[in-house]
Amino acid sequence: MTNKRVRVRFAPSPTGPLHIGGVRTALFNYFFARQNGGDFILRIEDTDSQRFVPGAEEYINESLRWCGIKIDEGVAEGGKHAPYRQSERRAIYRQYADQLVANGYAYFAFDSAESLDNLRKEAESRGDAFTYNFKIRNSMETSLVMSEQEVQERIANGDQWVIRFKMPENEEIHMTDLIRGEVTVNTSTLDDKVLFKSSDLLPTYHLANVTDDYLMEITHVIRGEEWLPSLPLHVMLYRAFGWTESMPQFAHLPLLLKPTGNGKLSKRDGDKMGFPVFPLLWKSQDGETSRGYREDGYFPEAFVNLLALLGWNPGTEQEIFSMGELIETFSFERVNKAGARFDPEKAKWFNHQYLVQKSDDELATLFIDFMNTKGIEVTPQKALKIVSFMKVRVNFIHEIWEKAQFLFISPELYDEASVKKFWKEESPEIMKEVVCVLEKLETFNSEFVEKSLETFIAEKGYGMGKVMNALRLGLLGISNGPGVADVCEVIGKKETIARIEKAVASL
RNA sequence: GGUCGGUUCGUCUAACGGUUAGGACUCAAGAUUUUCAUUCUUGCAAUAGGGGUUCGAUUCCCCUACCGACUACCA
Repeated sequence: MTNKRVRVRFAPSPTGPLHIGGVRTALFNYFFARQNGGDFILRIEDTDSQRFVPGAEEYINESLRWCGIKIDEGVAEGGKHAPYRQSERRAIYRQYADQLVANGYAYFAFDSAESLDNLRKEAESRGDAFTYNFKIRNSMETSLVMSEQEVQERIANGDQWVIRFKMPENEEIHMTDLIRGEVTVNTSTLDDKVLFKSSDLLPTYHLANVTDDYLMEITHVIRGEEWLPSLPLHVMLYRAFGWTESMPQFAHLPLLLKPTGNGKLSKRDGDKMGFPVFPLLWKSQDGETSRGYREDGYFPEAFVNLLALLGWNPGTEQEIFSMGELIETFSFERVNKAGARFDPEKAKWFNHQYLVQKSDDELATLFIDFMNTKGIEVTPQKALKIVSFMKVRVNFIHEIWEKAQFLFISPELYDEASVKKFWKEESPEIMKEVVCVLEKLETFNSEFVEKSLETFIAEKGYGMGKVMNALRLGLLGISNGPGVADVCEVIGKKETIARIEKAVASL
């Protein structure tokens, strides 16, 4: 191993909202960087001028911030290798592309998009795949078969050109992946990839990626498995540039798969199956919105935790990890090779774990904030009481409201099945007695209410269920929910009695 | 089609030649409980198939099947 300072980069393209697979890649990069006291760099790969989406870069930044990822170098943070946006580095790439041509590792190609398209279709109709490689490159319109003068003339004429990598024939490339081990590919199966295009004077991903990783002194490239097929090209580029000594180590992460069915997790799955695939809410320009984990009520710690355990595990039975613990425990050896199906149910469970762990004070504050967005005022004491008995039965703060609306709204209707089951002939009389008992209480909290009701039931010889179930029905209109005494405390003495009387009158 | 990668309960995964194949999510049952929930207990449920190697394969090798990625002047 080298003793170089560890430097990793997360390099998304701003073509839309970052999806959770991307967030996980960023996370793994971050764990590794922090574990080794290294740097985490955010580089924006916007070399595709066609697919640029306004707002996407801000979205990426905001997402990483929400997750608790601190960027050491990036567009906003700056750094010694600025700029960190590839579109602002175009001057750099051209010289490296030219260097490759000068050294015979690449060449100019003037083929038109149409002619390539035709060749592709032709090959297809024969049942073949069209590969731009050693077999055909000499029959194409390239600098390989033209004089230097002709090449310069065509360029000067404004002919469109690209620079292609001259992939050698029949060479075994041996590569090491931190997760997959040794991978070998024969160069004859590869093609002459475009490295630079005259249309926008920008490099393609491969050239930009390799030169920037080199210039930014990246030591570890941690990215999604979809990049594994282009690893040989990247290795060849490092060789062609003479940078093998400083070539980074590679780790290709397994993909995130759909919860059910085939294929990798995609944008559409979220809406279709009712869970977010993006960290934050996203509004596209045509007005479509995609939900986000943040807006759905996930805690960032829970979100980070659940993503970390997709494709990685500590080898112990621990499942709940703080960011600090993840940084400490993460290792490539324990990253899985196979893709991981995303399970929305388990995601909720993670959030529940964090919710239950939080103090009632913290939850009360969050609940008050949430209720304020609904335009409902809740006192701190009331909020504290509510979260204390509701937290074990919900996964999200907003669920407390959804499941406990009756604490704020007096029931208008009484659930029919419950009435049939619990509201007996003698119930009205018993309820009137309960009102008498409760009216005498000076301190109206759940403890006293419970105690006095128990005493009352014992003295009268009524069954616990008989009284309590009818009482709950009267108070809430339904037969399930939190403890009767808790409900009484939250809605208060006056409201409790009013609700009982209303039930007696209307049932 | 080609290249590369992968394959343990429905899902996330543990077991890096010897275990009754373990845990978690989900689901089901029971106990506790004034309901619901919590909690506790229990249960359901897996090594893709076939060949090797070996005293012994989830684990190593090969083949098949299946899954995935890539196969753009996109990343």
